[in-house]
Amino acid sequence: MKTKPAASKRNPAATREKLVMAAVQLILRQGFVATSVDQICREAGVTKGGFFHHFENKEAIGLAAAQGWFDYVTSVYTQSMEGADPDPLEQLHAFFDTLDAFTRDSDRLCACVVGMLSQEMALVHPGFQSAAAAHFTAWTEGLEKLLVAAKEKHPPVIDFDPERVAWFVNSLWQGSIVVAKSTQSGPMFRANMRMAREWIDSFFGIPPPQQCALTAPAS
Amino acid sequence: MKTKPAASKRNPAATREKLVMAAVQLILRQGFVATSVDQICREAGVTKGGFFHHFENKEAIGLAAAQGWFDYVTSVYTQSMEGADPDPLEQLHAFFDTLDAFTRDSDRLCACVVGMLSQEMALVHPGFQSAAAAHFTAWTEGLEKLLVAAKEKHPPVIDFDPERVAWFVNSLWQGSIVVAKSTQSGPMFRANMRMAREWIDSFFGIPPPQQCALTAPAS
DNA sequence: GTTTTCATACCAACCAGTTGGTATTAACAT
DNA sequence: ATGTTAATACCAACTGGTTGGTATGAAAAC
Repeated sequence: MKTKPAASKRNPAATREKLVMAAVQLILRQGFVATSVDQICREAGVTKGGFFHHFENKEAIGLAAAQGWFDYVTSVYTQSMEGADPDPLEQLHAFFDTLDAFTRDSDRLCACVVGMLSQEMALVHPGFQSAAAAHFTAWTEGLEKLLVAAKEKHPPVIDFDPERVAWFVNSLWQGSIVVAKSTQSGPMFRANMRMAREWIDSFFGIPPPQQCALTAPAS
Repeated sequence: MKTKPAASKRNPAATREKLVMAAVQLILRQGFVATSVDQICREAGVTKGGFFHHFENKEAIGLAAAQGWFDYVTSVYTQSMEGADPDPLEQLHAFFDTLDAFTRDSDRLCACVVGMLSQEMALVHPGFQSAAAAHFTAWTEGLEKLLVAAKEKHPPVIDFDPERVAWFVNSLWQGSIVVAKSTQSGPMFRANMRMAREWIDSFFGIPPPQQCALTAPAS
């Protein structure tokens, strides 16, 4: 029991997290550049002095928001997979199912903090560029490991490079976000993911279901 | 000879275009929100008064930049295809080849004005949302027509919905931009496009080349 | 009593947009 | 050709408000 002063007047860790969570929400909605420090403070119920006590500058909370979002998304995926079948191919399917469910939840925006920061900042600011690259790489490595394990357990009928396919899937994911944002088409997002899933299945000789994503009506 | 005062002191059409081109370049590099009107004016060699004579507000030049970029990209693709083989499947290949060549040209950034505006503005500003959606839709319809024509000429061995595949390809394109921006990986971008190309080829029973994108070393 | 955590008040730089004006041009009359 | 007029194209200077960031101080925690 070393933690929790709980209901004390000050709680620096909680204040910091409130700021990060506010930043994440604002960045998801309107992007990083359009989000002002004042706005983050207002949303979090913290004054500017408090903000700059916890974060050296605006860049710092941007990076913290990216990290927070990465941790959140990663935990959602790992949770959805660790409960499921130990078969790596089934875990891969669980991953796609989670992505699918994500877009059906209207509370959660079809957006990604890491993608946003990559798009807005990568070409202008090396710190954001390498941070976004690191997050993308970590996500890709997670997918890659699943694909490697799936290859070991299920001999593929078509050979493929797991790393390359993992980058493909993550690129498709990010791009579907970008396109769905303006077309406001959740069904298109989900169809994209289902096509990718059935594409990967085909490597293992798994035939598409009768309701194939390539031809079936939208859902 | 109705046109061209040429070297006169005033040239409203040229001034407007200078502003749009400056906006496009700045948006590609640093995004729309981070680009100030002053910056656009400086880059174009036009004063603020001149700017607001041609554009009602900042939104107006954002939309004009999106339109200008759309026209530019579309013309690059149509040019690359109208010179090529009339076979729609070959034209589709020419499309992928153009995309590939695009990323090898270091002068041209790996970025898209429409994707940028969709990412930054779609959730906050209806005008940008519908403009980006219109451009994405137009690009997708172009691809869809090629796929429909290819299906008519070459009976596919796997049936597919051309519209859905077109959205898939364009989403992958946008996402590859987002990811490549931070990972700075042109080869990954090109591998993604080659995998999509061979995926589509497989619908028509065309086997992957010996240097298959799924396994071959990067280029 | 020192350090941490936060609040208040403030700053220079920059933001989109406006002002009031001038120079250029096209249309037309002479 | 030339003078007149009206509209267009452009400019320098400015406005109110916002930006990221700071200086100072006070209350809480150790």
